[in-house]
Amino acid sequence: MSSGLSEGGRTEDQERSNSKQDSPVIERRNRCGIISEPLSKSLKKSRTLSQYTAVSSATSYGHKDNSETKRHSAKPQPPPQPQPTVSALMAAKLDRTLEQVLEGQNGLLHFAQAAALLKRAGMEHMLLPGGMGMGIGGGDSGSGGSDLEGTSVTDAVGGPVDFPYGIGGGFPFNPGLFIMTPAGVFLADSALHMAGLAEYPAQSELASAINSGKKKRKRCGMCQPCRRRINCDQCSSCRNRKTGHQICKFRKCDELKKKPSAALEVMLPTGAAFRWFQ
DNA sequence: AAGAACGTCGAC
DNA sequence: GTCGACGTTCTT
Repeated sequence: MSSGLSEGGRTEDQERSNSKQDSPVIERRNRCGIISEPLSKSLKKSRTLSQYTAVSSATSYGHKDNSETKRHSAKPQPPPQPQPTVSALMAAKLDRTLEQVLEGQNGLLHFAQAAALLKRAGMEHMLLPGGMGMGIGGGDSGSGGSDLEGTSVTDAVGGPVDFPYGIGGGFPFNPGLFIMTPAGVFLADSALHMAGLAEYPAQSELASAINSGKKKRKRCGMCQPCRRRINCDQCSSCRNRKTGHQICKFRKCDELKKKPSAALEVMLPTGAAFRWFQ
């Protein structure tokens, strides 16, 4: 829940302020403003990485993970009856609609259609007010804003440059819900879960298309790890930075942790490559 | 399977 | 050219 997130954020903040008080450790920043600082307490006591991401998805996306339910209940709860919620019903409709779309588009979900479908699924929370605003991060900032480490959403996402959707040319959706690949723009599986499309069969077919692109994927910039701006300096990635060439484990993008197969392609109408980060 | 090391790409 | 970071391969 949000309490978990705020707790994590508060712990970090407290940790930082404590460290400033207790020791004259000069905070090290790289040229991107990433702080390389030990997070001893938060690392020892804080959530595990999986917990971290679970809380992240639950709060940032309004999506409640099953694992969280498990954590909260010592006894095995009765199997989670899938409530026929409005969103579930919408997802069912959406599935049919999407199928029709995909049939006509050779398996590729046109971005504009994906946008329309997501809207129709009642997923306004995926929209960013003003086209490119503080939608997700703003709602989050009250409880988990401290985790932002001073990063604004626009900061993380970049400008609404060459994308034709949204007010003022801004991109109206949370960029973290999409994956950019050389093969096109893909709908991240987090978005698919939200839309009830996670098991959509076209994914497997699209996997090859994604994998055919050898270009590096980029961090989504929206997930909790992406928004973190502090290197823990304690994980193996931090310790072995010189040889490992890996980002801090706590800053590793959730989407990049997943295999690049769980996504549904959304082609831009122009066919041009759209980049979140300019 | 997980972690470490290396090669390489991309931004600056 | 340097540095951060992703992808792949190797090691444990």
